[in-house]
Amino acid sequence: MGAAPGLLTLTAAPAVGVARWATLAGRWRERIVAGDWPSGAAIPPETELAREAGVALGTARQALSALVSDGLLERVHGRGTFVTRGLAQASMLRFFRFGPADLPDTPGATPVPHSRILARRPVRASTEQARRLGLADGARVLRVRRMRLIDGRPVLLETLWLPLPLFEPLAVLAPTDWDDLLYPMYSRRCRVTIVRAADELSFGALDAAQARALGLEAQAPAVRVEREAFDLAGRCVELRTTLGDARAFRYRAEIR
Amino acid sequence: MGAAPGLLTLTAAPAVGVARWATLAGRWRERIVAGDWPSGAAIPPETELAREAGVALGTARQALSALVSDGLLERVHGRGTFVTRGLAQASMLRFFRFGPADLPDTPGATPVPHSRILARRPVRASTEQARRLGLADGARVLRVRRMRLIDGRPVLLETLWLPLPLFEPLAVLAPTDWDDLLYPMYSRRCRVTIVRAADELSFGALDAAQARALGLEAQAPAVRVEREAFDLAGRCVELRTTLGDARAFRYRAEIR
DNA sequence: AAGTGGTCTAGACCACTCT
DNA sequence: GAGTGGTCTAGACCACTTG
Repeated sequence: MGAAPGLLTLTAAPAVGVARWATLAGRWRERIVAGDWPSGAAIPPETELAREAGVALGTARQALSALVSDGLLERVHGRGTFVTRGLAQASMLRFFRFGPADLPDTPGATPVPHSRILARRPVRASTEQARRLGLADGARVLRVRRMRLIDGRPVLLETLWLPLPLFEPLAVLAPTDWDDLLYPMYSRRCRVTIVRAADELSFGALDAAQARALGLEAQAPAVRVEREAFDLAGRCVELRTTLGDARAFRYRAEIR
Repeated sequence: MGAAPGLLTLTAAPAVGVARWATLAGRWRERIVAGDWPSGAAIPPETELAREAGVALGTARQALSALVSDGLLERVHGRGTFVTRGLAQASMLRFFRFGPADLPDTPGATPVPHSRILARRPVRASTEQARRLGLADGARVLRVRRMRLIDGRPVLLETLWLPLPLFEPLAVLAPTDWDDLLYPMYSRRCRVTIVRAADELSFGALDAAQARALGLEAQAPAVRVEREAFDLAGRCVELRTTLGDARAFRYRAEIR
């Protein structure tokens, strides 16, 4: 049923009820996920893609647009279409304003805080963590604790959980060799591209040790950020919990 | 220079350096803002718009798409294209989870909290407020204080400032006649459509009176939400400050 | 000048909604 | 079945970037 309508089914998709551009987008998404089109590189020009796929230019463009709005591709007028290098500035400083009472949002002006790795070792994922990472119960993950500092002053405490076959290179990396920005480091050392993240914010209080580490009084009010970060394939590949002084918390949310 | 290239300049736009679809989008935006195409109503079909404007169908569709992503229009396959009725669910409950330890996000399931107007009277806008509302210094605004309750329990305290010629109908409305949802009420009583809002979140502590009103201990930790809301024309027409128990605070932010 | 993405045309046909 | 938006075609030309 739904047999080949013509001579060749090599080019366009036979899928029923699915727009041709959606089928194309899916096919090209696979090539990106597989690394066939590597991160940061240009993909073939629109005209060539359209010709290869046997569709009109407009149809190919619609497929590309879908991948752009999914954050997998970036178009640059006159230069080409590129596979995303992933998030660079998903900084937790989106949620906090440290330093001398900042002026209104000036991203880019804010310096990247220094990172100090406190501990990192393989552990068993909890049931909940395994579920969120899409792993088997009790799977091995790398647990990382780090502190983030601005001008030498501790401002954030973080704990991360990273699936372990995937992030093996980091399990053996000396704490002093870790970069301040993790996502570009994931990309370089583990071939993991972070495309999307979801942050869940809540309020709590610091315990004695946490407060001491951040130079605050015990029971100081704190904001907790629980992050899930996703790769090109849409898999959750990082869990992270960040703690910071609630009095430095400031965040702008747009509706619509 | 750059004079009319043909016989008639009645239809397409002569603007240089601006895409034709952008010009059309601007023209149609004006009709929406002016109320020429009223809120909630269907606009003429694409084919008619394209014919009127003297452009190809694809060009008209691109202009409409721009207005859709700006939140001014909504398309419904098979039915038509409609001017937005504005935000209905910009509820502050996006930021708080009250009641019996809610399950993961189930919007729509959360009930609309009841609204009790505590006070409303015309005042002079502060310099800062006037600036943000785009008004002259010391302009008249309606200041409204209200409490929001869930199952009769006070959970949020709000203060609003509304520009006064515009919101005059509310200045004389009996406190008991106010609706629980403000934005549909703005639309009905003042012909103001709220399309977009920006919320600035920060952390603080409740003073004695505020804590008493919310049934919390003095100095209880609080989250403060400072909102600016915008109408179809992109003008800021509402300032609002909301206070709630920080321990009920929970918010999910997506990156990219 | 060559190569890329962006805009635009003038059609055709399909999918959905309502009466 | 009539009317709407959604998809698709096969071209053309424009705007931007780079050698």
